[in-house]
Amino acid sequence: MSKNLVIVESPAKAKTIEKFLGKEYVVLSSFGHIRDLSEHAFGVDLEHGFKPIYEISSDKKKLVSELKKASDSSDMVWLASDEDREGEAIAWHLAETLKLNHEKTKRIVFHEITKSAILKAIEHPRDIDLDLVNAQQARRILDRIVGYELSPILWKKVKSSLSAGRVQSVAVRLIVEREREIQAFVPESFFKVVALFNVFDAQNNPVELKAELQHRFASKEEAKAFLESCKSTDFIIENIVKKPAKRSPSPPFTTSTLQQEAARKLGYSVSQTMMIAQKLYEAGKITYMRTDSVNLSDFAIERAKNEIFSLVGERYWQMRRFQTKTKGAQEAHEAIRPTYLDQPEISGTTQEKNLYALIWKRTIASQMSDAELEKTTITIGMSHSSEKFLAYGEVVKFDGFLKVYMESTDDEDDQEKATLLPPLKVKQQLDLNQMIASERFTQRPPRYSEASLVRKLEELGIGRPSTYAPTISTIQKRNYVEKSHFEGELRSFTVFVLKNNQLKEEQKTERYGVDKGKLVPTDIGMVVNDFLMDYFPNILDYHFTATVEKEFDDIAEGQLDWQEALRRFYAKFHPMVVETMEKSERRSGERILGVDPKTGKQISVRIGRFGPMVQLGNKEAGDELQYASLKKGQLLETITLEEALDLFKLPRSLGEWNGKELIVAIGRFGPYVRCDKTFYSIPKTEDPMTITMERALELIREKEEADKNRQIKVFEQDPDLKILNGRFGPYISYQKKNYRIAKSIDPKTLTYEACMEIINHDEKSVNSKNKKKKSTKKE
DNA sequence: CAGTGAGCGAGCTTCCGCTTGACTT
Repeated sequence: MSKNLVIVESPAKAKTIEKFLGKEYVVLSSFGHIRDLSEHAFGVDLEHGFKPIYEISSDKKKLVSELKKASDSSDMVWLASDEDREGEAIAWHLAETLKLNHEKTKRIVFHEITKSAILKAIEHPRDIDLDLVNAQQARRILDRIVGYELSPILWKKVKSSLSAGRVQSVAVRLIVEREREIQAFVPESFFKVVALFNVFDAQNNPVELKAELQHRFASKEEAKAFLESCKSTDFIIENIVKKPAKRSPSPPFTTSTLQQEAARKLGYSVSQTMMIAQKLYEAGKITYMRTDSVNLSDFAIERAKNEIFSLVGERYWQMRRFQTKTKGAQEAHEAIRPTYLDQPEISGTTQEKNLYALIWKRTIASQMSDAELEKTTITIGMSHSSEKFLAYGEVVKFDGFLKVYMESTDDEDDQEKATLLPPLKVKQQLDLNQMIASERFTQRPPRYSEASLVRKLEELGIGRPSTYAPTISTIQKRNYVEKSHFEGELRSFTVFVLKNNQLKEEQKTERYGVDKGKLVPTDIGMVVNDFLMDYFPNILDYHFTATVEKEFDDIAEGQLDWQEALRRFYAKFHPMVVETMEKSERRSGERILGVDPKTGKQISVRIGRFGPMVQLGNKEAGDELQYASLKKGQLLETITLEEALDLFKLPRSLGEWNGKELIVAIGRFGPYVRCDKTFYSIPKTEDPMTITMERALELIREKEEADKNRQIKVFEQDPDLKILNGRFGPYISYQKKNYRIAKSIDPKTLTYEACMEIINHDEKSVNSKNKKKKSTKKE
């Protein structure tokens, strides 16, 4: 058919390139890897030099036959996958699978998708780099060995269907260890003193000058004594120091930094960011979104310059080339940037617009000049004491890149923003408005968010841009970690206020420890982590990936034989697998908490068949056993005897009502009141332990009222059939199943017969869907 | 939708990195 076939990894890229090349070229995409180790077998022949057993994945069969057809009918095949380890392997797999003969196969690489770069690449073809391919095979096989030998140990020793791997197990470890740091953390209180002075701004309007005492007091008494001593003191400005400072823009986005900034500035989850970026990439609006490079092409740098010149002027422009410092970076692509830098905005959904604007700003800012600041520190002394108050100010002398973009930080601390200071002079006496000493507490370490976990993994060189989002979802799917919901707790703190020479003491309360959506380990996550740490500390070592990456680099350089590298690893690793399988005990996270004072029976907690539970009684002692599930938020590791005993107080009876018993308990969906077979939820804010009969009846009435309002129509013919109002609008409920009503139909007009028709019609299509669902739901 | 906490025990589960689909609520 055509003379030349070019194969790239991504279809969006194929489309663009095809435009640059003439009619002589057909450009197709491999959609990433076309084959892999067989999924259901071990996939590595351990007896024969770790020979990999490759299979074309089932969803790639059709594609491969199409590529085969195209390559057979071409005079020349150009393998143009990415220039990194994985890209080289993709090229090699293509050559092998399509049985390309050497004479009509060329390997090319280009770093930017421009006509000139591609034409230049075609002029400089090379052969497939087998050393680099072998480095990839070693990486792939090592990951398979680790994952497929460790996971079965967990099935046997902890629970079926669990998983372990070089990347996911370290991600879980980070979260488990952080949580334990948090549990061990004891906040210390101290007193921070702030003085507010009455001064005048440049326009002679009265304003406040805020200054903080350098010294912090450890005790209430000291703080109080200090304020007391300030009653009749004079405040004088002793010193004003101005220092120039500058701030430089951050490099353009990589996958990791984009995920972090989109989370901080736009509140997107890691996977959301990637989905939106994918859309932008496919629409040709941005460059490739899975990259670890901060490099911009010459083309982009030039366009950024033009854009900055025309938008804000030459003074704001400064060319910068950034160096990638990330461990193990492969830099097959550019940084993430807009394809066309002269478009600050695009059309699309709000999310797409926002993410694009973020990328545009970050890219442009990275080619802009430093911001020049002037930082001022004012030292305020007192007539009776050598303690000093300090006030900070900051003035932007030249905004530079700040005109366009300011990076956010993860600091949740409400750090005082330095601002513009009023005109002040040395030796000026200050008029104190009030002085406040408030009790503060040291902060526990923060829990990881999705984005901060990605940052940490990247810092450790663990995982790749294409795997950050999937890793986060894997460890949640395995139920090793989950998103937190901590309402926090109230604590009281002391505040002293000195005003008009009067010292007042107040008690205030604040909520602390609120955490929503942060990653926290589950019991199973902790048990699995501890097991792996006990038996495979080297795999869970934070430096394990970095160490093996060094070996992969040596293989890629031709300095090390890939089979030799695997042999060395396996010789150490496999015996540990065998020994652990034979000798280690089953793990359930069991802890014996003590004895129930009422019955004298032992109380213990562990992971049971249906999750974390508490057990009353000892099987060995022949006790009759009683069980209860742990509540959400309770951990095996931290639950106390008292809390465990409380769990046996449910279900409890509230007494009889209308001849039926009212039972309070906690189910899968939280606390409820049950009357006969009907359930009524108890709101989160109320305590099922103390709820009264009166309140329970109120809840029942409310629920019944709400149910009545939900009913749009009921039918005399059949009490099972109802038209109800739900979250997604009106629907038909019939024999505990729900059916959709087309939007064009007014639900009130539906007759009994019309409803049954909808149900029967739906039933047919649902049947075929369910079959599909079952097959995909295996994950 | 909301009990459960296996002395019968099949057959299955699982990794990391490349890439996009085709699904429903």
